[in-house]
Amino acid sequence: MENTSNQDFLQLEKFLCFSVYSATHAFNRIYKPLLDALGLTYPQYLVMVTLWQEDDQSVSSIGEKMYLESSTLTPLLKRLEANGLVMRKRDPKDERSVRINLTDAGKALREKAREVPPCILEATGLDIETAKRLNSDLQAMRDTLAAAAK
Amino acid sequence: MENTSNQDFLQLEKFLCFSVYSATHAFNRIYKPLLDALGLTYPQYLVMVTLWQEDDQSVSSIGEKMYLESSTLTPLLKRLEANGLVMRKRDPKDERSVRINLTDAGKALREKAREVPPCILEATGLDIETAKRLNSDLQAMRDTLAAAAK
DNA sequence: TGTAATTAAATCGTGCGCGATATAATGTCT
DNA sequence: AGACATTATATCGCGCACGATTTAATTACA
Repeated sequence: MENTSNQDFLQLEKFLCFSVYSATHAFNRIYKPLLDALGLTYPQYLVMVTLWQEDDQSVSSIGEKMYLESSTLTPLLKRLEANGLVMRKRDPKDERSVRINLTDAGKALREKAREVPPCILEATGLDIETAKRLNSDLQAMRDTLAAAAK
Repeated sequence: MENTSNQDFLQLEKFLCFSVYSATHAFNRIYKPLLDALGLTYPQYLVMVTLWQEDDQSVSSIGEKMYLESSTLTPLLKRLEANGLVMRKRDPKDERSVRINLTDAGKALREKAREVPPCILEATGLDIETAKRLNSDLQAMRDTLAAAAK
């Protein structure tokens, strides 16, 4: 019982941040084999999802939706371009901005990706209602944290 | 309404995995300034928490608790060693194994770290009950995912 | 006992993810 | 118009995180 003074806070399992952190990795491992078949990494897949939802976005628009910096997105988008899934082109209206557009291959990949979400939901073992509740609780917390970070 | 056929699945905000992914980053950003003061990164902090809870662990023991591979932990632990917080020593009973022990500085850091968890809880905007429920829901999901990944 | 299988870390290459900084284009203000 | 600030990407260095492989020690077992 040398750690009596720790019991109040020093337990990894009691850290909400750790549950989120380890759940992220668990998701990653589940996605890996499914996304390997599509030739995508997990963050690349999320970028593709935002583009399937709305094509022809700027780098910063994608960054806002995904909470990522250009220092993360620029190299990632160049890899997607190298793999023939997107095109990067300076906006003629504002040459500072880069527009990201899906190629035909990028659009086509969407059909293959349709099978992914149901597989994932099944792997979580959650019913749809619980998944929705967990999702909105996490979104609320994330937004509160983001606001606290200013 | 060109995307009618997508509405069923192609919305990033509806992806539970994305909420978890973005919440991880939000936590990271909140922790950053607090951990900078301790000279730790976020994963390093989590490793220190496991060591404060139980000293003298093997690399693989830490790996099991954190769901990390030796390829991640070995360099991380070497950085902690370089910063004078832990010692790495081959186990004389089994020379394959490396035992990780806290230095005096590593033990001392625990007192400074005591202020961190309350700051984080406050930043989440959650009351303790909600935080506990969210925590156990996430743990359950993570464990189900981990089992599905075999 | 000696060979094969297993185990524990370490190493390597790739891809995030970020803060700090750089570069170039646009906007502002006088 | 000219100087200055702002904005959008890009670049760089560092630290994860992982899969695949390697090395060394231990165990199994023929």
